[in-house]
Order: sequence, then C-alpha cells, then structure tokens
Amino acid sequence: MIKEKTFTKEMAYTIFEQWRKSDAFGFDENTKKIVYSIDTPPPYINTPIHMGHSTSYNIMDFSARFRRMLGEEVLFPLGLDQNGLPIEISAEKKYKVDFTKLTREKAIECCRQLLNETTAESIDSFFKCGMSFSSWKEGDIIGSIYQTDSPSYRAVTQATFIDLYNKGLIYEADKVVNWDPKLQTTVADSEIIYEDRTGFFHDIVFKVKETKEEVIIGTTRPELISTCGMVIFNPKDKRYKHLEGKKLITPFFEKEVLCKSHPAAEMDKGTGIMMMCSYGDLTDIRFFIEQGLEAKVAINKNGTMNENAGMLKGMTIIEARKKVVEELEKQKLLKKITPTPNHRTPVSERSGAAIEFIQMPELYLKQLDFKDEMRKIAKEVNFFSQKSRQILLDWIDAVTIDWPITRRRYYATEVPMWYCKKCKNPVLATKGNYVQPWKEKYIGVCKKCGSSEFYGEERVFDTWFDSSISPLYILGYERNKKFFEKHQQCTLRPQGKDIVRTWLYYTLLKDYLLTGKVIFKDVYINYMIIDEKGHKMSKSKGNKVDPQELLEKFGPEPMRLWAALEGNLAETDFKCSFERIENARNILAKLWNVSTFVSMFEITKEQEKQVKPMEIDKWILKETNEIAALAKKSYENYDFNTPVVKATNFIKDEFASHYVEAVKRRAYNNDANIKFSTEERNAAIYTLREVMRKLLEVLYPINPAITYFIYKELFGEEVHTKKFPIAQKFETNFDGAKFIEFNSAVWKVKKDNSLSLKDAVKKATAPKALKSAEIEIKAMHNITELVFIGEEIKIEAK
RNA sequence: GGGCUCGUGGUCUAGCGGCUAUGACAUCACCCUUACAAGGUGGGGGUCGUCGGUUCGAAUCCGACCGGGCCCACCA
Repeated sequence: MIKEKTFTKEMAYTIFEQWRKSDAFGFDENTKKIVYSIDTPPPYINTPIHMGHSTSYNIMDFSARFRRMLGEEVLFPLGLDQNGLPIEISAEKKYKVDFTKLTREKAIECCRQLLNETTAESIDSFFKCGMSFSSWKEGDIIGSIYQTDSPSYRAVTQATFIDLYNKGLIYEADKVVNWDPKLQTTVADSEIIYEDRTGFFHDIVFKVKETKEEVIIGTTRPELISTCGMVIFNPKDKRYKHLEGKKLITPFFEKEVLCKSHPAAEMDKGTGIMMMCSYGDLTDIRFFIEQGLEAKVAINKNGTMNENAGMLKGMTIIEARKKVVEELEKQKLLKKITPTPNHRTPVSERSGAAIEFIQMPELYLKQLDFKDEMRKIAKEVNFFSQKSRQILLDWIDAVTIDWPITRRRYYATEVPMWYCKKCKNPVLATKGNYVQPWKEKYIGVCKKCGSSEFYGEERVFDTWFDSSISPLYILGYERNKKFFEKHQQCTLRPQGKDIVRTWLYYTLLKDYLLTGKVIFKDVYINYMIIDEKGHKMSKSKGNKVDPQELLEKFGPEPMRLWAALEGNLAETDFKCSFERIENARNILAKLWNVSTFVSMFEITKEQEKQVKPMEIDKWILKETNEIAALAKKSYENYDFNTPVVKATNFIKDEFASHYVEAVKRRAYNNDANIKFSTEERNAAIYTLREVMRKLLEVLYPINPAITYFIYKELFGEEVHTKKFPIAQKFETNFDGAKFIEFNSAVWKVKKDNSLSLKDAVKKATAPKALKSAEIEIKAMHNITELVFIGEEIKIEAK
C-alpha cells in the first residue's frame, strides 16, 4: 500500500542512486545478446548543461531503457567533449586572460582548471535527469565515461591521423583559408555562419587616367583599396560603357588598374561599378584566379594591416578603415557613406568575429573526392525523421574545398608529427601513445637525409577531427580489438540538426575513410528547444530555461514526461515553458493517485490464476493491450510522443474517470445494498492491477523512477528488469465508447438538475452494449431503475 | 535566387480523402462524490492562411498566391 501523498524528486534520486551503486545498467562486453549502441553527443561542458542537452538526452535514455526491456545489451556511455575553441573561449573569459599572450603550458592549465570545475557539475546534472548510462566512472573499459581530451582518446585521434596520412588522404597546402582574426586560427567552412550585419557603402572617387573623368565606386572595404586589382561594371550598363579598357587610378594609393565589363557586377548594387580586391571575400578570390591577376595580401594573420597597405601598416582592420575614411575625406575623394543594413557577412561561429580570407599553410583531409560516396552513405543510413536526410545531402552538395583539419590553438589534440631540421621531411609518431610534439623531442634518424635533429609540429586538430571518431572510440577501435571486430557498426547516432554539417557529416566521412564502412545504422536528428515565443534560446537573448532550475522545482520525472508529451523532437522544435512541464507533473500526480487507490487491494497469486474477468474488465484490458502494442511499435521507431500521449490520456480519461469509478464498489465490496461474489471482486482487483502493470511497463522508459517505485509497491518486483509487455487479445461485448457517453449523459443531467453526483437517478435507459455491466452502472450512478433498449440513452433524474 | 518546412478556437497541438474536427493550456459555471483541488463535472469559443481545381465528398490530394521558420548560394 502506497502511503506517500506525492512522489518527490528526493524519492527519484534515491532510486537513481540505488541503480548507480548496484551498477544496474552496466555494459557486459562479453554479452551474447544483441548489442544496441548509442553514440551520445559529447556535450561541451564549458557551461552547465542546458535545456537542449537535458531534453535530447532524456529521449536517448527512453531508447536505452526501452531496448533493455527488449532484451538487448545497451552500450550507452557518457562522452564529454573537452577539446577545442569553445573550452578556450570560456577559459579566456572566465579567467580574464588572452591565450595569445600566455605560454602554451599556461593556456592549457587554464583550460584544465575550467574543466575540473565544470565536469563534475555536468555529470551530476545528467545523473539527476535519470540517465541510465552504462557507467558513471571514467575509465578505459567499454561503456565508461570518456573525455575527448584524455590521453587515451587523444591517442586514438592521433592514430586515426596517422592512418589517414599513410593512406595518402592528408596533404598540406598553402591555400586561402577562412581566418578568424580574433582567435587567430583557420576555421573550416562548416564553422562559418552568415549574419546580416550592417555594412557601409563608401562612395569613393577613382580617376580615369586617359580623360581625368571622376568615377564613383561604392565599397564596403575601403581599407583594401591598396589591393584593388581591377574595376568592373556590368556589360549591359550603359553608364560605364565608355570606360571599357580604360585605366583607372585608385585614390590615395595612385595605382593604375584596368576597367572592364564583367557580369559579376550588378547594375543596381551600390554605384553599379565595383573594385575587385584580393582577399576581401571569396568571390574576390575566385575573380582574381579567373582573371589571372596577382593577389596581394594586405591583412596579417593577427588581423592587422601589413606593408601592402602602405601607411595603414600595423593598424587593425577597423582602425585602418577609419584612417582611410579620414584621409579620403581630407582629399575630398569620399562622396558619401550609406549604410546597407542586410550585408551578409561570414562570421566565425565560435568567436563571432568577421572572417578574413588569407593564405596560410594548413593540413587538409581529402573530402572532395568522396562526395559521391558520401551521398550514397547518406542514403544508406536510416534517418529519423526521413526529412532530416536532406540536411546532410544539401551540405554534401555545398562542400567545395577539402577539410582543413589544423588549427593554431592550444587546448586540442596535437598533430603527431615532427620535421627534420635539415631537410624538413616530416616524420609521424607511432600509433598507440599520445604525443605532444611541441614539447616532446623526437628520437630517431631522418630517413631522407640521416639527420637526427627534429622540431615538433605546433598545430593542433580541429575539434571535429576528435569528435568525429566517437562511435569508433566507444566501440573499442584501436583499443579493444576483440570487441571492435565483433561490433563495427554503431546502432544509433542521436544529435541536433544544427550540427549535421559538422558532427554527422565529419563522422560519416572520417569513419568511412578509416574503415570503409557506414558507421551508423540509425540517425536520430533532434530539432531545437525554443522559448515560448518561438525564438532560439541563447545566453545573449536571456531567454534560457535552465534545467537545473526545473529539476529543483519539478524533479526529473515531469521533465522527462514533458519531453515525450511535447511533440516528436525528430519532427519539430519544442517550445519550453514552466506551464507545460507543470501539466506533465499533474499527469504524474494522477498516475500516482490511481496507483495509491489500486495499491489498497490485494490478491494472491493463486487467486489471480483463477480470475475470470467480467466483460467491462475485458474492455479495459483490451484497451490497455492496444496501447502496449502501439508503444512497442512506435518506440522502435523513436516515436515516444504518439504512444505516451495516448497512454497518459488513457490513464486520465478512460481508466481513472470511467473504469475505476465503475468497479470501485466491486473492489471495495462493502456496500450493504450491493453484494458481489469473491470471484467478481477478485476479477476487479486483478484487472485494476493488470492494467497498472502494463501501463507502468510501457511508461518505464519515460519515467523510470516513479514507475519503479509503484511497481515495487504493487508487485514487489523491479520494473527495469521486466520484458516490454506483449499485447494479449481480448474479445468483449461491452462497448467502452458507449459507456463513456452514457456516463457523461448521467453527469450532465445531474448537473442540470443541481443534483450531487451521489444523488439517486430514478430511471435510466442505456444502450444494450452495456448490459453486461448492469450492476456496476447502477451502483456507480445510484440508479434506481436501469433498462437497456437498443442504442438509446435516456436519463430521468427525478 | 535554390531547397526544405510550416500555417487548424486566445495560445500550442492531433488528424493527412468520409460520422458533429482531437487534445492540452487559458477562460466561465458548478462541485471537497471514502485515489486525487497538482482534483472532478459541465459549458463557451474554430470561415482548418487565401483563391481556384480534382472528387459523390477536401483540414486532408493538386495548382497559384499570401505569411512565418530553417538551410544553402550570392552581394562591392
């Protein structure tokens, strides 16, 4: 019998703790069962976990728990992504330091310190959410918590580099790269976002050499005038036709450039005539290559101007722009400045700085050669939902350069290479150990020139180069040969749609290049958690809902139920609000209260065996079994929304309001006027318990703690060790829908006549399909005379 | 400009060719009925974005348009 009035978060945590202590969800790597592996998204733990984390992890946990109930061995390790720019940015902010001014050791130490402070906190949040990870301990065995900055993980990252290098898939090239001047590193295309920022058109005077005519040219990058290589106008533009082939003199720098017609110039943009500079943006670069012009770099890698910018040398881009404007104004060469509000600007996703394009040697992983294979892979993987596949296909189409995998930062996996001091020939580290070439010496002899002096590579890997091997890592690649040989494909990759072009794409690409296989069977792409107004949650907007706060207020179970009830995250964004979670809490309160009621009645195993359910009992058992069948089918396809909505509505409406009300008297059997036989009473008790049993089993993956507690109280067994319920068939002549309709009619009549619900009804006519529950119905509504005629419903109150 | 997606009572949402359009929140009225006021019962509220087409029949299929959102490309 349940005595507690409500189910509290403390009760949930006690159960979670019990599971953690007993290692209830530990992974057995020697299992003979089907292995169901989940490659969890390593969340960045530079900040506490947010609503997106907690919700998407909850949904993963639904799958993990459900699959265990199907008898599968679930590999569900917690991974923590602790490499890369986001960690560095947070550390710089938190400790108010600038890594470019610190020693490398010091910078790394800052990151470690930050991670030490945040890791435990994040793990605790996951624990409180009720996650059933394979382990809560860090370690090297399959299923342990892993961190991408551990020597073990970094050694595998480096090993994959060595393999790819030896396969000839990595090369170094001095190409134009996306340069983040703030972080002073190259970034990949996938890390660039476009923002509509306000730019300013500067209308600047150029002079025609031959005729001294003034030509007004609009530009947003006046500081780059020195690198102007050509001026173009649209071939159809009559205003400038006479300038074809003429020479123009750039203001200020007094350089001669050719003026030509070219379709890239749009007539209605700016003044309709434009200057082409090297490295202003990507189109400029393409144009220079196309025209065979010599590019001139005017921006240094720290974002300042160099000698090619003449007197602007040493200034930052912003300062230089200001200075040029001043000078041009002085010389009356600046006509006007007009703002253009929606100027699409490439911005570094990590730092928010405007991207510059400069030339820089970096290591590249070949990806252009594999676009067709990637398209094939995209079609082989099962996507949940189907439409998410398109996000990946679109990105594959958009890939135009190989993947620059090196970064010039600190807290990341080092490129495991050294170079011969004499002949610059590179040597690779040996696989298996984690190496740091920037502070470790290479001992050996150069195969090319015989020299024994080397210097270490200083660059590190793009963090996606690390995280793209997470499924390989959790399956024991390069660490546990026996296990990896048996389990080469990961069952499920759950992740956000915002990182399809990075995490999913890079993982499929890299793991394919390494193993020749498609690494995932299923991919579950979750949409985003947005605020009540439909805006993305972000720190800057201040509209973040903090899961820690919600845990404090509601505890884990309402949040988990909300994640199932709110919608299907594979299809739509979720709007998050207190109200909605409150609703989920109320549903759980209902479940709790019904359970309290059912727990008042006992029945022995022997009695259970002899039970013959009555027709109304069969009706509710039939409905329950249909829900169980639907749940199994839907859960298998990662749809938790449809069955859980059905199940909770069923509990509230049909089960609690109608069935329980109807059999209450049969279960109590203490009414002086209506006597039921022991068999009839036992049938009611059996049915109440049986419905609860199946519902609890169906809801366990969603709400493990509350269902565990109730199940234990009612049946003395542990729900998490049970098999997912198999639906039984029931046939009955009792019509549930008509029953509900009849009840409503009675209630309405009583209400219209201002009668209390327990007041007597003189005479009622009910449909024939309810005859089998005659005694219950009479007792339920206190009906004096009840007749059954055809389909008719008629209530005479007085 | 290209692609994807969505438009259903005040708000969110189910339905995706066939009974009176589902449910939740909010709202109103009544009610402590021995599991439950974090509750119960009942009520009010919808031209299913607009226009056209297919069909015996359209929220549902097709087309056009209008209006959101996301992604990609391009822009001096």
